[in-house]
Amino acid sequence: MVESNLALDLIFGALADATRRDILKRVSREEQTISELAQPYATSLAAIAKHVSVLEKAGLVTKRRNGKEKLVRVTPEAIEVAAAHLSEYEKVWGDRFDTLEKLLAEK
Amino acid sequence: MVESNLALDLIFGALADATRRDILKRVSREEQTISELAQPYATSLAAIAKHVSVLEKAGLVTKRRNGKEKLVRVTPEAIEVAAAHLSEYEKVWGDRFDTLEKLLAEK
DNA sequence: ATTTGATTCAACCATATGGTTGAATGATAG
DNA sequence: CTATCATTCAACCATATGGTTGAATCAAAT
Repeated sequence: MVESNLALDLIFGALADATRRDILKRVSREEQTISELAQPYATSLAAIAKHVSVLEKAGLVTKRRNGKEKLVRVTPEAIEVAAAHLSEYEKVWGDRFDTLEKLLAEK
Repeated sequence: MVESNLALDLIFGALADATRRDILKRVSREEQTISELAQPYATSLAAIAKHVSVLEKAGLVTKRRNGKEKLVRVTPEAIEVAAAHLSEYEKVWGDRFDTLEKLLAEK
């Protein structure tokens, strides 16, 4: 019996798309409107709004109204849930953080 | 311009399914054959073999032949790539590990 | 060499996903 | 109140995904 854990389905599903990861990276730096977010991409505004909606349903971002626009910002908690989950698949705990540090140092 | 990063598409895409996460958890404990992996689920062997194949293409597991069967095992490196990537979305570094520890303690 | 067991492949089906366009809604500015 | 800007909704299309079954492959055992 597999416990579905819809939350993780949605979180990882949302992260499985490059455009959405890009949006997430951008809103993790600062709040952005939907229109601002849509700017750099060669797709319709509606398509980007859908991507934001997917991120929102996964709990990775939240939206708040500001006048006629809506500001999108990251929700670090949801990302931490995903990060914590990944640790379940790793046998050696010490190694994990070593490698993580190494990978981050490379950037 | 969004750099596609196929590797992450595949990794997060693979993790977006509860059955695959379950398989990954099981092989992270010890190597398992495809048939062993298929046992607990109410689906066909072929369906599970496909899931394993998705995990394999994402680099999350590897297969090695052992006589007439194939043993599946986890590839911690790929999981670390995903974990490292998640950190990019988090502004507050200190918080991250605090919350991670807290979440793990709860299990 | 044949049979048996384990895995893979191929064809197919239903639903999900990511994209489009055009119309509808919300909120501010004239 | 109406025009305008920002976002959302609805209908639609093409392709991807997860599942099925039956045939094909690969490796051991008889």
